[in-house]
Amino acid sequence: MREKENSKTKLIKTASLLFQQQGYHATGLNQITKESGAPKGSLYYHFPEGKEQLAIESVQFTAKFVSERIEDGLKKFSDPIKAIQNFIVQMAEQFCEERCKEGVPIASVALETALISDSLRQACQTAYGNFQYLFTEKLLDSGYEETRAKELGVVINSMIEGAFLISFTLGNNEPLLLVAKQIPVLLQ
Amino acid sequence: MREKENSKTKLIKTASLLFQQQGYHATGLNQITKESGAPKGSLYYHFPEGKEQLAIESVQFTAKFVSERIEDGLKKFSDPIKAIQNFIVQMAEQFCEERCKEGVPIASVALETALISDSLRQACQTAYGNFQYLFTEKLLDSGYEETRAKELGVVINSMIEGAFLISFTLGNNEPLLLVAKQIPVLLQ
DNA sequence: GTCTATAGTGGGATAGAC
DNA sequence: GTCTATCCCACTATAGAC
Repeated sequence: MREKENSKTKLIKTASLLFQQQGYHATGLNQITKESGAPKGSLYYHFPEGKEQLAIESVQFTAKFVSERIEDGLKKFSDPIKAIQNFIVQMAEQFCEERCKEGVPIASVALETALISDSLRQACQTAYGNFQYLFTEKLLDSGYEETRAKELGVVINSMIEGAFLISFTLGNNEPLLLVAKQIPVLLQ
Repeated sequence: MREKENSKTKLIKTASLLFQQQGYHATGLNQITKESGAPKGSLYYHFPEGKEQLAIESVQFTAKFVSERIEDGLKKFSDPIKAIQNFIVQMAEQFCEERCKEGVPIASVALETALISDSLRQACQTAYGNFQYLFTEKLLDSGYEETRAKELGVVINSMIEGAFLISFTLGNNEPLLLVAKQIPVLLQ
């Protein structure tokens, strides 16, 4: 049943990648329809509100994809320190292979649109909220006190996002690896 | 002598703010000349290579401004934990007043242009390098071992950038404050 | 559901007068 | 150093046929 991938899905997948690589304003609807292989005429049928709506659904798609990666990564070790550390190292390794040409999930869209589209800003806010919630849950399950688990969820998410931004700018995964290295200090 | 602010300086200052608020691609040269008050005809005289050159010099201007803030902030306490913590809290407080409408320094330009302009990417790389160098220097002066000081400089810079990004998206300085709160744990 | 054509706007950049 | 006019291009969005 995965065989039949409809135009809407193709548009969202392609847009997600292009928004990540190039940002929101640099990515045109022409490029999205062309690279997706979806029929040119179908965009405004599936997304009657145009580019903004497509971007919102793309952010949600990316957020779901990233959330699943976080969830799977954190399952690999019961110890939260090992689990989170391993997850970040895994991200860093993928970064060298693919991600350094794929940009940073959501970040560019968030920065470009936070002041001009509140609905798009909220989509990004929800995405970040989900990410930190997953880290917080892992810490709660491991017996961390609730307030501390919530605070650390925010901080871990911030560290990873920042390290992604710097790594992408440098074209080099060192910041991600160094953040991973400090996780035991932070979580002790 | 500060009285006579020439057109070039006005263009760079205005461009720096607009690139921060709106990003690189959303900011037009018309808007920059108009809001700067500089003569419309002067842009390509001062920046013969066009928008890219203006952006590079704007990134350098912003980087210098931010570096001075970091330097001044870190001087206020000899204890590096107090100094860095106080600096981040100060950033967080300014964020509520002004910065939440000013965007995140450099970040949007870095994300939007890293893959399409290597010279602009390098300007952002240099800026981030300067920031982390200032944190590393503070730690070295306080007796931290060299390797650890360098690693922590990268990590502190990443944390702050990430917290800025999330704070900006949320319209709320909580992530910055929580990062500040964890500094003693990280630096102990 | 899809397609084509096009309206309408704004972008970056250049030429040449002053 | 500055100004104006202009070129060409890309964009978003809409209308209307199929």
